Amino acid sequence: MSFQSHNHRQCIKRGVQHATDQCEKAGLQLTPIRQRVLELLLTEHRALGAYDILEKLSEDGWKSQPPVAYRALDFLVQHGFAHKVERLNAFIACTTPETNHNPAFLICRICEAVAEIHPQLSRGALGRTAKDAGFVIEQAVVEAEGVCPNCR
Amino acid sequence: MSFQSHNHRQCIKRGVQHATDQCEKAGLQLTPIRQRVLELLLTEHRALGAYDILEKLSEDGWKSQPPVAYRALDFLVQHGFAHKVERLNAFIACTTPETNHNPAFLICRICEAVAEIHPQLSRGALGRTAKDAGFVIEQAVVEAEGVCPNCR
DNA sequence: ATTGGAATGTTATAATATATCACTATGAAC
DNA sequence: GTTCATAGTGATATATTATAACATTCCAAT
Repeated sequence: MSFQSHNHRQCIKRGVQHATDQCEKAGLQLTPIRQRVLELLLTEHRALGAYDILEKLSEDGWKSQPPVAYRALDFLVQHGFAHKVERLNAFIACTTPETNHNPAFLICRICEAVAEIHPQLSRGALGRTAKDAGFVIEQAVVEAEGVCPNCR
Repeated sequence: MSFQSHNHRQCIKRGVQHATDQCEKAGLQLTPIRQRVLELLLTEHRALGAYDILEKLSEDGWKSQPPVAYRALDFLVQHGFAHKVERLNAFIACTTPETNHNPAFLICRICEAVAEIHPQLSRGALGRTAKDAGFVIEQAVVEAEGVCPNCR
């Protein structure tokens, strides 16, 4: 859980390693830009906007235009290495890439930290209501905003 | 449930009536623009972007600029007469204004219909996970995308 | 060597959202 | 009745987020 103090260097390392392995296995290209964007996302448990990413890329010497950031982010999201937080129009590295994915997010409105969690929603009230309505859920955005334990 | 066939005229009437009453009671001003925007939202069980609203307003003869739409929408959202669908960056009229509010949405990716539902999330897996983490949820965005019964 | 695909570079622009200041009307306080 | 404060609206400008479209590069397969 990203709210708790933890060895953060490990998060970054694990994230990159997992993406590297996954891409290797699936024949995907974790190109320098894609890897760099993933690293940038992994450096904080906070959601970054595409333009934040762009700015950081340009600090690295990449003088990139918006599509570059969006393409890299799309790639990462598409393959589960990152997620989009709709509430913030921003992106965050996946912190549980091993887990089967129906991520939900806890967003602290004070420190902006974001934690990825995995409640079993489909079995709960939402899934039941949808089923009763004859609605087939393909994807669910679940984002709770509030105050994290550290900011209380 | 907005997916089912129903007397839709009733939806509009009820929505406007409820807002009128509520505003009366609470000393809020349901001004012509605010009421018109609410009506526009109520005419479809679909989310409309602020600029869709603007366009429709201008068809009515209001030659309005973006802030006009956003202000009206903010008012409606703030007082629970409408909701923002984050996934779509768009707005939808509240269809259950009487109910206590923790709305969730079912969004059909085919016909774009949106249904507002009220699962008891806080009691479910999400609430439990948050509580265990020491996170206090103030507001939750829950938006499921999939296929509605009519489009299957 | 040529072709075809995937990634990136580049320019332009679309779509969504807000800051700011000016103006108007209304009603409360004096 | 005038003054004042407030809420709403009008209007201009600009910020923020996102994508379309086309050119270029690189590499692998034929």
